[in-house]
Amino acid sequence: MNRPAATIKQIADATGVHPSTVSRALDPKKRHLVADDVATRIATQAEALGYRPNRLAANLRLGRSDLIGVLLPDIANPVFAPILGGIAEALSAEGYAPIVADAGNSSCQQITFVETLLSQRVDGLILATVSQDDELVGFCIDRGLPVILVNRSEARDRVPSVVSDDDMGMRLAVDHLVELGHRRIAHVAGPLSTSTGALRRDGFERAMSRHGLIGVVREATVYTREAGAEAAGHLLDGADDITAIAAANDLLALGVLDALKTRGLRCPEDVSLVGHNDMPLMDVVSPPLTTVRIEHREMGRIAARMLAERIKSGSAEIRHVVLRPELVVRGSTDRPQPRA
Amino acid sequence: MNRPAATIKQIADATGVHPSTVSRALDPKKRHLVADDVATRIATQAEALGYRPNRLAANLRLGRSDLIGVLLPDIANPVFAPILGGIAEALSAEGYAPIVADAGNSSCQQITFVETLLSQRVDGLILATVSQDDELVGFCIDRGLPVILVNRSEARDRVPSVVSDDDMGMRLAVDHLVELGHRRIAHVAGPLSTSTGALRRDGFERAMSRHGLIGVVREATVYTREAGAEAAGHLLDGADDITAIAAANDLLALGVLDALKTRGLRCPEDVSLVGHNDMPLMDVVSPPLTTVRIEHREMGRIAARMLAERIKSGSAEIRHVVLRPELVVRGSTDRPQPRA
DNA sequence: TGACTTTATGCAATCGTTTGCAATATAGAC
DNA sequence: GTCTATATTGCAAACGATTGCATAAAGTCA
Repeated sequence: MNRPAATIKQIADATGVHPSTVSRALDPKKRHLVADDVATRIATQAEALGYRPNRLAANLRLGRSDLIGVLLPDIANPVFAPILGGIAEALSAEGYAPIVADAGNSSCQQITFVETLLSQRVDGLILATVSQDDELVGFCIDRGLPVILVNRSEARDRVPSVVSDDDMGMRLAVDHLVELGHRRIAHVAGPLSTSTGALRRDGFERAMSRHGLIGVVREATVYTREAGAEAAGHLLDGADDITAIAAANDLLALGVLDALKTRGLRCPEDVSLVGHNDMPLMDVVSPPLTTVRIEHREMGRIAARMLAERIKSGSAEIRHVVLRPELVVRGSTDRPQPRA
Repeated sequence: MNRPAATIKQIADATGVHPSTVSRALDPKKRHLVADDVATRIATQAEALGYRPNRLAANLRLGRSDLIGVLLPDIANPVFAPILGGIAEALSAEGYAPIVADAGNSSCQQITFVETLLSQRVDGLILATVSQDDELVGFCIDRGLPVILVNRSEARDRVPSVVSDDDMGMRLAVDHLVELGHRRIAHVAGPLSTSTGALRRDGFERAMSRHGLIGVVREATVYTREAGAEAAGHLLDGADDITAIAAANDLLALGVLDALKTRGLRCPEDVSLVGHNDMPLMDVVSPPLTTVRIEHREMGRIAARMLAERIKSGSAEIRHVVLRPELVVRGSTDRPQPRA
């Protein structure tokens, strides 16, 4: 087949009317401007020719693209899959399509990606990449590009965001451990340059002090298993009376598990462990991970809808949506056992 | 700031030349057509105005979009994250941007998505969704849209594809089990409407008969843990002398694990288990899963590059790339133990 | 100096839609 | 039968870039 894609002009010629009439007849909102019989003739002709409007052309005229850029720091990190899923779902419902970019963590590389997206004339941007004080955000604001942050927020209040309540998440984790009887609790923090790293650390300390406890904290410089193992190693080697660890993230928690294993420590018998995110498959690891569940898919959906709304209304209101996390108790936490 | 995006015309006015000269000066390939001093004046002016070419406009003229549609059956399935990562990486290197659509498994819903992509005028399509005989493929061919299949292929030879060698994968799995001493081996097949389901089943049977063995096969109707558990349940309840199971996919294998657990059977002591894909985190489940590793990221990269090549050259050659899988032996397989 | 090539630039059409304005026709009012 | 309101439609200019063709200026050579 491979017909060369029908245009409005061809329909116009075939029906003997002017292109502008065709355009109006095919636009539901302008449909009433053209006579009924003409409109139906146009409609059937369009159908016959297999007409698909060329949005490139329309959008050039209208100054839009119906495209939204989605910047992820690391597509391979399992938490981003559900976020992206939610974004894709909600965007397509709003008539937008997501362009995804796996932009890494470096600000400069991210800006390169955004420049490409800018030349594609994306209508807006969803950032899952930001650090606490991110160059990229300013870059987008300068260019008047509607932006929304998802999963991570920034310290300054410049753009809307959809995140989880990190403080509450850590409180759930700590309260659970304390309730089980733990007192010597450590925290493997995420990179403190990210909001999740910093806010969860703060949340940990706040929750601990609420119980009159002081916890040890060790920062992992990236959200990876290896970094988690290394941080946990320092923690365990530095103080051997730690009975529980709360990690800032499941990937870090898996690293903690590795560190425990190499030291011959059992989880939860010797050390209890709580993760954060409840990313896919956390129920099948050994032991099944107790963790703080975040509705990532919903997070993506909300962010996409807010951005679409923002673009359509042109509003500049800076709204922050904070989702309530939930503790999921599985096998990696137990009461502290007297050591042999 | 929010300057309203500089255009070629503004640069032309500012430098006192014609827009066409600006266009030429800014295009590396046409750069030699304009005098050096003029070109540098234009370049600095463009820089000063923060000019970003409007690809919408250029592409309208050029009849392209630099956009590639990527259709996934299920973004939440962890195998697709690395594939998508590879695609995104390679596409951006080729100057394309991926539009991802989480299109589900229904052919009709997928076609709806493709129609949207078509109206965005995507230059090509990467399909990770196809079934053995897929309507969608014909649909795209009819419209002359360059297409490439990734991960799953179709029975007919209509379009290029990048897949893993499913036959070899199953041979690796079966040979490993036989070598350990297993004789009563069963297979939990994936949906036979997908190439991976059908070819891996065939591969299983071929590998078994090569050893003079006949295996039991049970099909799971979808690639999910639940379906895997159900299929394994039938297998285990039907014949209690099975000592090993090869699953068509890791998700199914996890389901098998569930089924074993509910029946009080241990893995690998009572039943050995081999998965397929080596998706993320398969080394931390309990027991760590022996599985057939597929380089998904590389698969995505190759597919993206092939599609880009195909679009640029306009060639219609139908090439099939088959990647060699690799067996990863972990803790879920062992020699068969005499049952108590 | 005249004929001829080379180099640098401008002109204008084009890609496919959308939309303000103008033009025509038809109906309704008196 | 004239006049105004209303309903349809056409016209043409956008949107921002690209490019074949024409043109003008400069350089080459005898």
